[in-house]
Amino acid sequence: MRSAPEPGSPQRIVGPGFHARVHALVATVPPGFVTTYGDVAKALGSRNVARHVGFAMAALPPGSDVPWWRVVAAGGRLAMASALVQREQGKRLRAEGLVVKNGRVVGFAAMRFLGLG
DNA sequence: CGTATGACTTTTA
DNA sequence: GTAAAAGCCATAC
Repeated sequence: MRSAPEPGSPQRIVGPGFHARVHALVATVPPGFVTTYGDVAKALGSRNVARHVGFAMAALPPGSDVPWWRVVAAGGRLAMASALVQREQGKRLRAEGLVVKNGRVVGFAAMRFLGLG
């Protein structure tokens, strides 16, 4: 549990940084579900910050509690990360019961996590 | 404080 | 179906 934010805060900001909010939102994605950078960015206020969502993911340390693999690009496609990361992500997604084919999540729309906004 | 960068999205051709 | 360009904004140096 995070400390209760002040009622005057516009949103539940867990940290002073932008990354903290991204990590918090990604951490709210339940297993078996995925979300997109744009959705997270939109939930943060603007869709244009989608790049920063990925930036925040890249800044995630190994062993982080943030399920970065549940975050995919628009259309359920894997992000432009290193091919190694893409493969790792697809592997992890499959472990969650999802189906990744040709760098895309099959039935992505049906398992896309709604609740960020 | 200014410059450079980047795991994106969307539109247009 | 693919290709290219513009938009946008936080973090790092």
